[in-house]
Amino acid sequence: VITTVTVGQFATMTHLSIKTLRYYHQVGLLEPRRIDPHSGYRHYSVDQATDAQLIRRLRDLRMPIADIRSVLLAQSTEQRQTLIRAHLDHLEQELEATRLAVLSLRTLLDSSADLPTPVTRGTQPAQPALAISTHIHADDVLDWWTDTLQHLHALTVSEHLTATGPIGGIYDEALFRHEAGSATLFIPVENPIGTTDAEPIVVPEADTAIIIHRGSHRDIDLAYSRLGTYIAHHSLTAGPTIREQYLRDASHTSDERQWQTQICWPVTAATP
Amino acid sequence: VITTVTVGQFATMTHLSIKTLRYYHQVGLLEPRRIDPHSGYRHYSVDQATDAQLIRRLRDLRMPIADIRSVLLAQSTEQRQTLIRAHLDHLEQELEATRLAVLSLRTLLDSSADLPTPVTRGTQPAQPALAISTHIHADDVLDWWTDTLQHLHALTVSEHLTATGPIGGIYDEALFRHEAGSATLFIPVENPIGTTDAEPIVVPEADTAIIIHRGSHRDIDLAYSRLGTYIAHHSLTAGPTIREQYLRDASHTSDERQWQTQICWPVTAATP
DNA sequence: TTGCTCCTCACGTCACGTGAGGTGGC
DNA sequence: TTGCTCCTCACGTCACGTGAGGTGGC
Repeated sequence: VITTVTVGQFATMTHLSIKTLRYYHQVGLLEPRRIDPHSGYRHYSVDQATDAQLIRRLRDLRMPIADIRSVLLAQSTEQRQTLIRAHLDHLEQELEATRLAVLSLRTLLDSSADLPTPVTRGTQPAQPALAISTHIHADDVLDWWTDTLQHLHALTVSEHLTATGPIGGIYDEALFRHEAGSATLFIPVENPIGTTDAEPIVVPEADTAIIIHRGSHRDIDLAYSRLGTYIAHHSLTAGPTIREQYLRDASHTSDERQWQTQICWPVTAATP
Repeated sequence: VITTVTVGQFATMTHLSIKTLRYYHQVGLLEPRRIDPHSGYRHYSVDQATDAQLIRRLRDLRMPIADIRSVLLAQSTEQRQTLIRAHLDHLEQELEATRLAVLSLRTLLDSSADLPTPVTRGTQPAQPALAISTHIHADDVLDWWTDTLQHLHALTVSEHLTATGPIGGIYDEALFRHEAGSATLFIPVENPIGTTDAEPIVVPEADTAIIIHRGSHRDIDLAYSRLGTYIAHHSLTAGPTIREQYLRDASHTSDERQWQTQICWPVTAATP
């Protein structure tokens, strides 16, 4: 015979509320051992307390229900450990993101004293280049950018490329407006030859408004705002893709504050 | 004349999506400077980019919309700084809670090798005591407990009380079942005299099942589970309030692993 | 028998994202 | 005129909490 207890008793034992236990039953995370077919009463086996204890701790660590389900269903201790470790790594990344967000807030609050960066105008000539493109969600763009930039720098060395300028990027406005869109990173070269992951393109000529952003890419909205303000003040019409050029990046220095990014927003004079 | 831009342009400038901007308008966090009465089109002043920048950074730090509204409406820089600092403190506390949750998970995963703590039976005699009571939410109980326990220890000294036993607690089962209920902490003394915040009570006699929990209060569900299991195995009926006695607590050692808490769950033999 | 426990809906929360279906502006 | 931008609903998400209204069990 299995020893079972009522929801109330099980709630007191596990410090999970009755409402929470009902929810875990509903989503199939922790199902009572037996349900009285007449009254609908839930009966939990006392052995289920160990599952409840693990669930409570993983929820305290904000692990999603679906992931906890995987942990409970894990076949081996190693598999279980792997899933848990993956979540702990995820927490570390969250923590690092928070640390950087605090820095970004500080930067903003301190920047009021800074001289505003000037905006200029210029025509970017057409450029042949070797490019890596993707359709991506805005949340993932920073990670993709970091990885791909490094990859392109490595490619320059391994393929003996002679770059005719700094590595650049092309971003669809939809990326900012709708949180998803296409992104491209490219090395300008004389005669691009496609590789497994990079393809030859020609970056078209464009008349642009230009600004240089100094610092982390997390703060790049500051420069975008200034550029947009310039464009609005001069009654220009902004184009649907934006270019960036990485004048100083991770390949030059690990101190993000010294990074320099040139942002070029294509514009056309508005019809009067 | 104010220079305004469309939502799309403003989204690209601030890196906030159009959907997000519409939501911020709806909840009154960031209202467009002008709305075309005919088309309903939103027009943002370029100056509003600074508010958008602050909002984006505070949201990255998970500050609730309502709190961000307060920051934006702050009258002075000092007031604004105070609100922001309060949130950063809150983040620190969250971080500490996460750190402790990781420890608690480790404790659980390592505890499988431990000898299970034995459960005993005993009658607790009636005790006069000086008590502090409150109706509280389960989420706040750990903080309240820490503060009040310290307060009672201080009271013992300042009022020259001769305690007839360790400080104890009485908890309504509703606290665990429904996430809210009454909690009491008490010092057993011969002739309790009420103070501003403490009142005399008599802890009633009770027949109880008893376990000693060693370690942090975060892990006390482990002991509760064992007690509940014992009660179920012996077909006992559990009472609606649970007592705890703090045999070793923060006043003895700051190393939580050395804390000892005796948990007494009132029981009556079930009618056959 | 009383009152306590337990049950099932339905709805609310928070900060948006996802369509559907339709209109304005160049 | 076309197609692109913008609009407003209505609904979904996630992990529960909050009642309302009703029944089972000792």
